[in-house]
Amino acid sequence: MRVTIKDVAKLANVAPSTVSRVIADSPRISERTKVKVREAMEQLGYHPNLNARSLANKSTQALGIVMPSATGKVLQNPFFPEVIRGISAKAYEEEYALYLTTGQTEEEIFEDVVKMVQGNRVDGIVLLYSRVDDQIMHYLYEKQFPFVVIGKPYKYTDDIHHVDNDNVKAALEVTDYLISLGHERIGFIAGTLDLVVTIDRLQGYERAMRLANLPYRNEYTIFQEFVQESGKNAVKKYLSLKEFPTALIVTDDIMALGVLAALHEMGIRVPQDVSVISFNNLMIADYTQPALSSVEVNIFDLGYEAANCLLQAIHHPQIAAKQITVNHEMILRQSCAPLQKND
Amino acid sequence: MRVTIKDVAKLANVAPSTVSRVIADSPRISERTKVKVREAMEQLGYHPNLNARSLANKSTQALGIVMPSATGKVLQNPFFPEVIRGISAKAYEEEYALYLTTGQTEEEIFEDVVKMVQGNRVDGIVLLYSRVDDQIMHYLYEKQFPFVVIGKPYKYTDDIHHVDNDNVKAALEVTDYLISLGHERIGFIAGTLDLVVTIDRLQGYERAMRLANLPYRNEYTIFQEFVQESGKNAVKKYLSLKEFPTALIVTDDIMALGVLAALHEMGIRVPQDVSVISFNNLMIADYTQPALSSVEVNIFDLGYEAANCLLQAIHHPQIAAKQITVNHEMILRQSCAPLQKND
DNA sequence: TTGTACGCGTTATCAA
DNA sequence: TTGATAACGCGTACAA
Repeated sequence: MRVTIKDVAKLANVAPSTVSRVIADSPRISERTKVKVREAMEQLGYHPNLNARSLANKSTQALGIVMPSATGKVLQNPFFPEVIRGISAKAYEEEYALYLTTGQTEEEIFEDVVKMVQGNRVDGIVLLYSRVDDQIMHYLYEKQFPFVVIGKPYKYTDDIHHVDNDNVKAALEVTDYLISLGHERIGFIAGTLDLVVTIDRLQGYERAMRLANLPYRNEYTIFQEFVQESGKNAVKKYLSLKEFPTALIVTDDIMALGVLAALHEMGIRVPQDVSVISFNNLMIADYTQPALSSVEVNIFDLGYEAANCLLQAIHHPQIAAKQITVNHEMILRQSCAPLQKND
Repeated sequence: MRVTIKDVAKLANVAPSTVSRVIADSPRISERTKVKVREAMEQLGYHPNLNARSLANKSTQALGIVMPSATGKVLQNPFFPEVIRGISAKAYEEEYALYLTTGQTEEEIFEDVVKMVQGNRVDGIVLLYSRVDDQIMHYLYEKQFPFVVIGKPYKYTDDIHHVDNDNVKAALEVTDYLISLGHERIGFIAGTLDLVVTIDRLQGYERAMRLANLPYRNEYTIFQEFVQESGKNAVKKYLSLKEFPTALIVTDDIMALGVLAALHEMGIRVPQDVSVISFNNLMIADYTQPALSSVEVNIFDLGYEAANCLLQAIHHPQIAAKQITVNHEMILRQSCAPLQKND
């Protein structure tokens, strides 16, 4: 049988409630009994039953993590382990555990979340993505359950805790940078349009083009999933156009990897023939050939800040929704070059 | 206030215990009351409190996942999300949730595990690595707590559930393959020596060399962490030798990425000057230049089988320790070539 | 400063 | 087939 608070109480010659107070380090217990009780705990190898505690407490000391529904290999993107590492770091500081959903489809994940929430498994939830009209976000919002979004909520933006980069600005800067190198035919390879991050970055790109009085061409914007194949596909589409872009903005390093591979295959040189710049600055960016210029978005910090924000929301339920912006920074490597005028 | 089993009972005009039986779909409850109770549950939006259930049940319907202590960027290796996806898939089938440790150092993680176990948070644990003399494994073993190791336990191998590839054989095959291409100076870039997987693969390599009557050179084996920098370092070390190897076996794709980058930088061509083959067949293997030959180890299956094994161990505590071997397969791409005799 | 008694929301045992 | 009632292990008023 497992050792309970009662066993400790018996051994220490005190009441169970006293033991409970010692665990909570209540100030109204004498040092002497504290020592006595702690010795008994030590001796018996006592550990509190967290379920019993949760039940009495109505608090679980656990956070739920919701990943996007994983169609295919999206989750192999190192983005996710890295955010989770950030969340983990903060959670550890405050002695919170982490809970993962196991569903694959959107519907399954939704059920997982409901179970987590209504089943009292977690005190709060981190959403690792922000999609347009997301059922799960909507549910949490309606339920007024503590949660934080990594990314920017599409609706009720000001009423929902969220942590994000300034993606509009980041995309604008990236585009400006390419323009400053002399590029005018700039392609934009984005994620799927249901993700808010896609919408934001696209907006930054468009704005920069407009400000520079460059034409916005519909056929230069391509929406794809965050996997390598997407990069390949995008390159193929560009090849079918009359004019291939001279520079490409890719919204994820993993996709960019596919782009580089496809270009290499076609004998299109980077950066001589086409410049490429992407987002996230994953570790691989340093190891592609040529090394990939990429926007550092501080993934770890996104996770850390999200957890931080969520914990505050849990401790102070009435707090106003926070919007935290994590810094970004262009990391320039070898994949971009001034436009070569060779006509 | 949350809606409990009592509220449902009241609305349905039955006793709480009856509601409980309906939830468990007990066969000794009339269809009529079942329907009645279910309607009440529906109407009130009832969801069971999982903590209360766990308390009464002594079962949590949750599995714990223990990752290796993350010094630096090791966890950015897509290996981890992929195993977890496998575990997730099986866990979902049996309606188990997943718990993550949040500690960073080995000591912290150990505490996490103790808390998980003694705190009754999980019914079993998956260890995502196998290290020599691992404190956590030792603890679980002593405690007789249900757990499964992904990898091969160093001690008590036959007494511990584990899921692994046949790494000795895999490394032997890889080495044989290179030998068959005419290579004799074959370098081996391994993980750290405290990991059992390193020991096994090294053994396969050595055996193949011996069987082929090729000399085993100490300076050709390099131990490193599973990150890209390691690949770079390894190449540097080889360069300091009198004879650079003509082929390299790398025990992880991420390290191989670093190797390829370093070789490229040095102007050493792959596969003309040196052949490279590695392990894990991550998605990136397809997108390096040249595309990387790699051993598919079926990471997803490792996770899936581990969860499967663990769940059986949980349901049948007295079952004998299982050892499951997951298939591997060499995937040949462009990074290996016959030895060029150019002297 | 400490002990008593009850509640947290379930499941399980024993009657009916 | 169903209903009381007692656990499960802990926290916390309230009392002492």
